[in-house]
Amino acid sequence: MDSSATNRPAMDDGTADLADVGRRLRALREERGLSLSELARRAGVGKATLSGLEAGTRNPTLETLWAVTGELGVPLTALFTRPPGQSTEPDSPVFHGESVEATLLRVFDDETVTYELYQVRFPAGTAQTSPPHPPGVTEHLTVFAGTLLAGPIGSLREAGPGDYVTWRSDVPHGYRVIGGQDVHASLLLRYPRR
Amino acid sequence: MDSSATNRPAMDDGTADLADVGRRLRALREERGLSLSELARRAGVGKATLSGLEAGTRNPTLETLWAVTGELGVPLTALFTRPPGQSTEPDSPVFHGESVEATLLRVFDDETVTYELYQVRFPAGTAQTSPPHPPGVTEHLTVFAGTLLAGPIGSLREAGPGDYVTWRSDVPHGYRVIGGQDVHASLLLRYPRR
DNA sequence: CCCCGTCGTTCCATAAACGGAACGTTTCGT
DNA sequence: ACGAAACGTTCCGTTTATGGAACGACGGGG
Repeated sequence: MDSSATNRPAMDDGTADLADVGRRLRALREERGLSLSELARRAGVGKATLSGLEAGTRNPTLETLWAVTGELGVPLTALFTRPPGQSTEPDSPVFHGESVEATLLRVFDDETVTYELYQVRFPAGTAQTSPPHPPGVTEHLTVFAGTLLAGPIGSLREAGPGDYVTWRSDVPHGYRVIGGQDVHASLLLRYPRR
Repeated sequence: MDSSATNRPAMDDGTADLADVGRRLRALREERGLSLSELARRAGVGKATLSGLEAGTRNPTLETLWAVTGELGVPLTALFTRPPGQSTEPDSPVFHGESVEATLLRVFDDETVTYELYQVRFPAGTAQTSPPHPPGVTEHLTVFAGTLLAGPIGSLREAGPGDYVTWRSDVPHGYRVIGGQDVHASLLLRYPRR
């Protein structure tokens, strides 16, 4: 499905498959001591729906998810956010250790422009290049910890804690971590609209 | 603006309705310069599906949402974040100054330094001064929308959309909004520790 | 022991979300 | 000016998510 040429940072929103969502939902229900039947009745959904949802054999509708999470009193995000403690699989450190993690903090829509604010983490040793974005897009990186080179390929700039780097991202650009420390940074993407 | 120890991303995922999700999805698509047809093709969903989804006339399936947001490169959460200017979660750390509204997005604790990332909103016409902070504290302001003067009193600098201003805040400093537009910005506070 | 209420799963007809095709419109390049 | 391509919307047959009902399993009380 995603086999196209799109290259994007690995979004750590805990995106999982239907089975994971089902497990999380069941855990949330059982924490509250609710039976499946009772939660289904309160949320106004069928028992079959909830049963299949928790088993991971159904592909729920957004309204169904809203109904259930609303009754559980949790935001929809709770179904996709990993509970603390099992954030990463212990037996697959390679994938987590070598990919950039980006979490979308905010999206700001304006009449003429949109901003996306990410918190990103580059593990030590990371080097990644990104293809050009549409014209006019700019990136604004504020470093919190660690040091890296970032910017357009060929004119990378060094940025350490507290530093701020910006560049037009309609050309190939990338990042390379310097030193043995992970880099934490805030990345602001600016998308002007015609 | 106090530094409470709560490390909690104030991610609005309010209870939006289908029309809101559709609007947000359309905005995310258009800021990338993608046509509806192309996004549908890349994401592997029907054009009718995407059209109805953006119009708010459909009740999408979780797999459909994953396909589309995955292709857009945003977490599912991006569809549920409120547009700026709306109220935030009731228990999120929101601080109201005279007229400034600041929301703590993130706290980063390091061995030697602490960062606090805020999203702030200065209503049009706002002018406010802040007393000095402890020595070594710096402020880093990234403007999202609107224009303002910010920095130490006596050497205010102008900053418009996309601009970045920083200053040492161990002296009296302040902000003054220019023009009739509200200012949205990201404010990073850096607290070095001995 | 038996009854009865509740548990979670499975079966089923209905409603609706889905993808493909056709449509009218707009935007190009020739 | 014309034709071709791409745009977003609408129509339509197929697929599938849904809620109600029926099911067997379990457990407590009379």
